[in-house]
Amino acid sequence: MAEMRLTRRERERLRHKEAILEVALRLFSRKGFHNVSMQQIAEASEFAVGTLYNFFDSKDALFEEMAESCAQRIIADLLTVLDGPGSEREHLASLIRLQPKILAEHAEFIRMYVSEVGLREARPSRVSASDDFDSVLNAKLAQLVASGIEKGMFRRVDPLITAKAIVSLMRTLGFEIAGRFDRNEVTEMFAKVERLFLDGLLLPKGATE
Amino acid sequence: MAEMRLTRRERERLRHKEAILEVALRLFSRKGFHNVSMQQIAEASEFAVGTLYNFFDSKDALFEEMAESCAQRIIADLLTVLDGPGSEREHLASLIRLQPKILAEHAEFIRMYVSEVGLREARPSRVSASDDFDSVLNAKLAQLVASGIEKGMFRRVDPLITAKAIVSLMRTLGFEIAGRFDRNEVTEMFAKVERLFLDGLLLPKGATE
DNA sequence: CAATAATGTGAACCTTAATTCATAATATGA
DNA sequence: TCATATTATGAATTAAGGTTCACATTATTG
Repeated sequence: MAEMRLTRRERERLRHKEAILEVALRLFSRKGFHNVSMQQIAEASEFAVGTLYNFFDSKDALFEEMAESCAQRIIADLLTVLDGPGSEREHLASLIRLQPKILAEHAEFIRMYVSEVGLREARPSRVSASDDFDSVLNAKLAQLVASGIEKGMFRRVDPLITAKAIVSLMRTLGFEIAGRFDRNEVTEMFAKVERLFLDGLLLPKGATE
Repeated sequence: MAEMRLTRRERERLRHKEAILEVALRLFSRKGFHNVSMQQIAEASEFAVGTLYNFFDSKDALFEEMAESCAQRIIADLLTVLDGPGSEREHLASLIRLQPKILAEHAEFIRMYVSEVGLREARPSRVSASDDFDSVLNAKLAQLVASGIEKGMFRRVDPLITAKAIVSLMRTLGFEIAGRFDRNEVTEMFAKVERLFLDGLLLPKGATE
């Protein structure tokens, strides 16, 4: 689609841009959009402030592009699992088991995304792409649950609500965990989530009070 | 504990302060902490900027106090239900059914709280009181679930994870709903949540694939 | 009502941070 | 190597908004 051979210069430029995005991600994640200055990004990435504006029109644009690229990577991960082979139940289980990996790789972004891109009015920019994130995932998951219900595999719950329950829990946990990186602990935690959602909360009929 | 009779002046002053907090809540909710200026709060509350500083040491302090007072009101609502009479199952159901009321009354605060008080480093203030919010609720709920399990009423899931699942879902839904105030729609939605959590997701053993 | 105290006011001050731009450094290629 | 194009630089500019304070207004009291 694009030119095949990039000139040395173009490749360098791309590397620089990605280095800046990397740094920006780290800083925004830790401090939030408003608490990171262009100065700080410049220092941390070892470029001058002016150079940043050589790559991005504004601080907003920089943020936007960073969020976009991160969201794409995460969505790709999720879809790989959801579109793979297996029953609805297996898909659901795989999705939950995928969380530790996603958190390990994208924890910083997820934290920032949740706290920064919370719905607000008066913010025409910075909403565009990265809010496909949830809608894509929710839609896929709801589809999955609906399909499982049709096949008599799941109870007749509301698919969309169920999807949201799962997504929101994963997000909340990710939020809390992000930072302390004990992979085992994380895995353990999501095993419990799996048990919760797949086995259900109440005892089967007959044992109730 | 405090003086019983407040003088006319003191009462006026209190009313003014509360009026300011009210306005601040509305603005912060809509735009977020950083996107609301003291000027704007002053205009909207029909006081002068200087007057605000007569009531609050700083913008941070103003925010803090507002969050505190809101959180207290919500927690009170929740505890009323959780500490009332009834079985674990009934408590859980009541809690979920309470959500539409809470959303109707506190939607603005909840929105703002979620998007603004997301965990960030480098923010020594503005965390103190309003994050009891979750821990109080989570603890109570986990206790409830644990107790239900002990009595053989619930499956042996992890109480804390379950509590977090419920809290995070309620919050997510609240987040989405806040704004469009169709009480019926909201009630309907939480009925589905109740079904999801109380009836479980999977069919009882035997019907699985 | 005059004196005093409590409140309210908003222009001015000051810090912070986004953005610009004239200039320097570096790469390209003839 | 020299002329030209590209990229990097960071001091200077500008805007925004938090905070202060000398003064005005209103209430209380003797």
